Amino acid sequence: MDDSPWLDDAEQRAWRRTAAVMTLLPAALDAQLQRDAGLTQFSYLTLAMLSETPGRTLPMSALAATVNSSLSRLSHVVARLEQQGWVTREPSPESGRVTVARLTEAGMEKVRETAPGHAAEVRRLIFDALDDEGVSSLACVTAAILGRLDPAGGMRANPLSREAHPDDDRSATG
Amino acid sequence: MDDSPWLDDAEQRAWRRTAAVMTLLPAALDAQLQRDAGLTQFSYLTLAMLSETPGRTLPMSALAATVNSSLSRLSHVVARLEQQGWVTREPSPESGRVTVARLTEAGMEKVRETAPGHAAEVRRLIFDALDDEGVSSLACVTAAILGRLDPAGGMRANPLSREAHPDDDRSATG
DNA sequence: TGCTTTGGGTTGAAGCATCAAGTAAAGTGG
DNA sequence: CCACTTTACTTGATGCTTCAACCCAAAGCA
Repeated sequence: MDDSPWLDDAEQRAWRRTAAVMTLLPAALDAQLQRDAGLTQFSYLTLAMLSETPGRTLPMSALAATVNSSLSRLSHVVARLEQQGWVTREPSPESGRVTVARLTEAGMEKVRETAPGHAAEVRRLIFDALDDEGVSSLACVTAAILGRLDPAGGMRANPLSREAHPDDDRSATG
Repeated sequence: MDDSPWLDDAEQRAWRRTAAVMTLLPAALDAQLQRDAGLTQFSYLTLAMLSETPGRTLPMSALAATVNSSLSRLSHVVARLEQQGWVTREPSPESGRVTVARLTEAGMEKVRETAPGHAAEVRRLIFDALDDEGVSSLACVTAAILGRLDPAGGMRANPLSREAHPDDDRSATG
């Protein structure tokens, strides 16, 4: 734990930049979504993940896992989304203790109209700044870091292996 | 703006991972600081930046710039830090409308005792996952992205060029 | 000198996240 | 089949962040 606590110069440089990006990038993306759609990045992601799921339906805990949040956070957010009429909650017929969240048609429409602008902003802020090599560096580095975060999550078919399922519907992700 | 809104597969993969890291990494770092020091990442950063400044003193707006925050946010946070006795605020002698924040001795002590654990966590979550090439990729990619965020901030001697000033005191950064 | 504008900073209310506690259904051991 | 635990989820309080409004000092300028 304190075997080698300090960072060398290269690491320090990398860390400071990373910290700055972690502050500014989410703020910028949130600002765009707030301005254009009145949504948080998190609530948008929640809608988007539902929109990509066959049946547009997921149990709360599955949804929580795909958006990397606690159940508590998700519960609060879905309550708000439900009030807006974008999501409904119903007890699962299969098990008395699971609640499934379902994206309504209005919610789907919201995603459809929000996605292009958000995708454009992601492109503008990230990918316009990177060449192909940059993109693959980013993928590598983030994969490596993800491996150390939430190692449990890393185990259960890491949250990214959605690449593996038929995911051609680009309507939502960005 | 909607010239090429969609992301291709490689970009999408990179983006999903980046989004996951942006969610999980700050949460993990906050958790460590909260547990071990009762601090937010942001309040720690505020203290740390003051601790690295000669005189341990900065005008509020300068401090806001170095920690990438709004003045409002900083004001609230410094109010809390002041209540804890780690910072004081005083009107600047030089200009009637400037307030300078000063790190107290107790605040300095807090930074000293908090820094090693935080640095270790940063190392564990990020740098232990990367080889030298990974570290330099990370530095490149984040620099490129930073260039597109807050371009104004990028102009005014980008927030990272602290490398340029005598910054050998590793006590605070992590 | 008086009037407006800009810059630096604070404040209060409202929204969102987090944490601790709670409910209720489904297993599990005796 | 009855207590105990675990799983799935909700709720309420608390705290942090944001946003808009505000105050005061310093320039501009007429």
